[in-house]
Amino acid sequence: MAQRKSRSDRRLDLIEAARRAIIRHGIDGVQLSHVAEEAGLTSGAVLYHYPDLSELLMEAQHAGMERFYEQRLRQLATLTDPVQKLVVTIRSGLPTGPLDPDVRLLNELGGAAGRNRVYGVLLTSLYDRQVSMYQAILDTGAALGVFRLSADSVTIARNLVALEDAYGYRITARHPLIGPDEAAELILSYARAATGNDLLH
Amino acid sequence: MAQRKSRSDRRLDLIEAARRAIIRHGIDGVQLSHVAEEAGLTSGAVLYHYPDLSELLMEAQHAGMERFYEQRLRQLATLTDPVQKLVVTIRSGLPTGPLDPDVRLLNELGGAAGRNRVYGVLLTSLYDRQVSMYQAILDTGAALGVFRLSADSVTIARNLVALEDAYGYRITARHPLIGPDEAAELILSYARAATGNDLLH
DNA sequence: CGTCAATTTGAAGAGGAATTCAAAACGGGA
DNA sequence: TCCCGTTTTGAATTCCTCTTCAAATTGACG
Repeated sequence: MAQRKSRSDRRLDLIEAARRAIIRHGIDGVQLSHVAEEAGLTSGAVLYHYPDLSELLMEAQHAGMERFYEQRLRQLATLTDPVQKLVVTIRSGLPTGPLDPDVRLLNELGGAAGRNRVYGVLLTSLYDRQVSMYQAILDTGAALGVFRLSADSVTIARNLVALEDAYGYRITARHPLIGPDEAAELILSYARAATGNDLLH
Repeated sequence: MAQRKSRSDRRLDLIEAARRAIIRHGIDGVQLSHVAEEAGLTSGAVLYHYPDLSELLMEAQHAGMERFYEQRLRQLATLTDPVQKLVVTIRSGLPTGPLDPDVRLLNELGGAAGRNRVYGVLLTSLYDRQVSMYQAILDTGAALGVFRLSADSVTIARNLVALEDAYGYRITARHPLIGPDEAAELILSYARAATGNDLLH
């Protein structure tokens, strides 16, 4: 029998297992047995903790999003120079490669968000928070005279997040010419034009 | 009994039915009965024409992509002024609203492209063709002296398509502040900076 | 060490979806 | 009009997943 665990520990395990299962089978393709297998349990045990699979999937998506966002914030917190902040943040929004689990998970939401209101709200809130994050960087950079913004900071921030999102999709789809480095360079090209800063790093 | 049709007619019907079913249930959630219902047939009839559902789904995705792309090219062909071309093309890459079926269908591929090589290739090829389309507009505009490009035309073109893609997701996810008009304006903001042209329309 | 509640298993059964196929329905062409 | 090959149906079967639940296992705690 699988190792026995406390309620809360097991729930965390299951959320992780669900994340992996979603990545493997798609948000609409996951089934109970997939999650159970990833967790090393039987379907019955999964059901014991989450009588409703869709609820577990939501929690998994939610947890994945939060983790992704908080990781970005954490990296940001280590820096003070707006130029460095901008460059590092652009990087941290891109997958490390086609298999990057965090981005793969988020990408699963794209289609579902059009069908499922809850997923739509989740994804929208992540987008908005990322926009705010960039906006803060841009505004402080402008205040310090390092950036000379070519438009509203909201506009630029929205576009930066949009570019990250889109290149995340391209990279996970294995575009033969666009990997993490190339995507970063493409986004930086925009960031340079938008901030009037060379963004040397 | 449902109206009898020739092999090729029925196959076209089924491709349309599959498109609708995918939009409704997700690429990993569609089942035979959904397609049959959309087509007004029984599951057996669907199976008679497509013994393998996944093949039908592929054809449906492929057809949807081609239709989307050709529609854009057709709109482009009616224009000569690079400025107009650019503005109209940006518009034609965005959904008309959260329910736009063409974009909804494409969005379904985002997640699946990470798991399924065929879908990855399909999506990548669409992206590349759209990039070429923009590149042609940018290059002719530059040759005519209308545009003063701030970077490689490839770079700008890639970013423009990326922005379209991303805002397509935002709109279908029902972002409360970003609809077709706002998205167009955001992309235009970049396009203006990248072309040095006001792009008045 | 023994008890007890919580956790996990595994088997049984209920529900659905895919698949198969014989029979029916249809329409184009003779 | 009738025939014949094609298309469609619908029922039977198989396969698979979810759900339920009694029994087994476990670890915490006295």
